[in-house]
Amino acid sequence: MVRAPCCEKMGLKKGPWTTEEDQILISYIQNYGHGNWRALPKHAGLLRCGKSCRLRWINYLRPDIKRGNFTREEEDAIINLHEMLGNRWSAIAARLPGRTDNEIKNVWHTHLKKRLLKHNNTTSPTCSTSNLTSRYAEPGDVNFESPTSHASMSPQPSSSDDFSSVTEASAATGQNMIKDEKIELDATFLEIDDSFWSEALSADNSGDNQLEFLEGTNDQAQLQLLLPSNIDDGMDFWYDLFIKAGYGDTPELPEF
DNA sequence: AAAGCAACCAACCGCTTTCTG
DNA sequence: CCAGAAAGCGGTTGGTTGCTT
Repeated sequence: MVRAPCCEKMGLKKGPWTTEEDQILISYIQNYGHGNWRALPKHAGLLRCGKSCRLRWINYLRPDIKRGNFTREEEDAIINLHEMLGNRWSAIAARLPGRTDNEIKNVWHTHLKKRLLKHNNTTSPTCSTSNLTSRYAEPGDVNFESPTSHASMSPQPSSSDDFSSVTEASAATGQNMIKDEKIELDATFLEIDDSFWSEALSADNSGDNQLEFLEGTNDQAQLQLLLPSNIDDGMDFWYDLFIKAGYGDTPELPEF
């Protein structure tokens, strides 16, 4: 099958959007929604391809977009989430309300990657990335320490270049790397409410995930996950569950 | 003042995934 | 189940801005 490029049609405009185009797009979507992106520009009277309209809306015009610089907390969350999810920018963005995947990707490439490399240069070669993210995690953060950081499944970098290559490789193969691994979430005791356990039990009954107590009670527990082979959905499930449980609230954090 | 450079970010490209008939 | 269309996604590019020399 040969697919025509989306902007192949002559006469379709490319490049930066004007405020007039923005207004047309905003008012059209406010009135009619965006059920069909490809048809939208034609109906709205825009000389753009649907793809361009969609991108403009998602990355810039949506009313729930949070403009302005990223806070330290948001940057920390990105670092932690990237360690866990790799370059899955949309998955990271889904956990940072008001931020887009494009924005997060840009921040990562322009700021955070350098910050990590710089950090790595100033610490010992055996310093793990989990230690690094622990430093950034603070009470109240939306982030939490990645399960993968406890699993000792990736080689530790010995230089900044090595670190870069390791993180890139982890991003590419991250899901495979943690399949069928037993992971201890041992950073802290979780404070857990009833809804957590009902959802966890529900997942367990389905046979997709397994959760074991290591220590603790029903409302404060140290947990161990036995991750399934088909981990893609499972990780998101557990991730959301742990966020709800406030797993990021680590009262005592290492300093360096 | 101007040239060079780096940083930033909006937008594009092309591949993959999902949806639909 | 299959093919084509549409949407989603991540990588990359190129224009703009601001800083340095």
